[in-house]
Amino acid sequence: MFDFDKIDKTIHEKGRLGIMTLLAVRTSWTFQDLKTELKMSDGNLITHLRTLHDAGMVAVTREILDRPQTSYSLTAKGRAAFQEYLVVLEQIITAGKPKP
Amino acid sequence: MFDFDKIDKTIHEKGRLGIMTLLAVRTSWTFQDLKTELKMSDGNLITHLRTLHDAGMVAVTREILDRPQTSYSLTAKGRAAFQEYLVVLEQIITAGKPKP
DNA sequence: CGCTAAAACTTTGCCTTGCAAAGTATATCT
DNA sequence: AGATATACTTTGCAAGGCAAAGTTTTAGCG
Repeated sequence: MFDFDKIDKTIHEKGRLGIMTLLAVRTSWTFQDLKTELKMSDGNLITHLRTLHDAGMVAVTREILDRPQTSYSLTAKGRAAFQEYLVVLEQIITAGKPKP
Repeated sequence: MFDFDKIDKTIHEKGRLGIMTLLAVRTSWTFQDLKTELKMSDGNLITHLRTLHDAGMVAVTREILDRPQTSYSLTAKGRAAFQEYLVVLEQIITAGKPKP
């Protein structure tokens, strides 16, 4: 009936879901902006980012401007995986909404 | 920008999300049906059900028919919590969908 | 050059959680 | 009584999240 198996655990975890959603909205985010938006500790955020990076979903861009500054964005794979994930969410919403 | 804090951890976990979704679709499910549908082990399923029950989201009905048979359904609180959860999912979908 | 400060990590350690496998209890049918 | 199915409980392990503190890298300033 539902493809719960399709739910990617890498994406589904609360913290990383936040990251993925933000990266889907805006193509590039700095570490600082993500941190502010998601209210995560440095260690927590970087760990999630690395998990996503290791999974091939997030690209890292190291730049040195005013200050050292690292940016993060979705890879093609990451974007595709997220879209897949959204499909399941849509199934859930369709199922969960009260019917008339 | 997003209410990620609103994501109820009790519901968000993969296994329990499955249970909640099924209970939202059909008002009552037996242990066996849930087990079959979600392909979970007894121990795993019962633990999640108890977690949801302890959180006041799921009601348990013990009946003895042909065989002993326990059924599960959403409480009002559970239904409300699930609807709240769906709100966040909708935000995520709206955000995540590719724009034209 | 040397100090300070900020960014971006890494490391540590704790604690929760999920999960499967095996065992127990209750009830039915023969 | 014995077999079988349901509905649990217990055990034990392994993975993962998280914060706090420490480390490295880079820039700005005197």
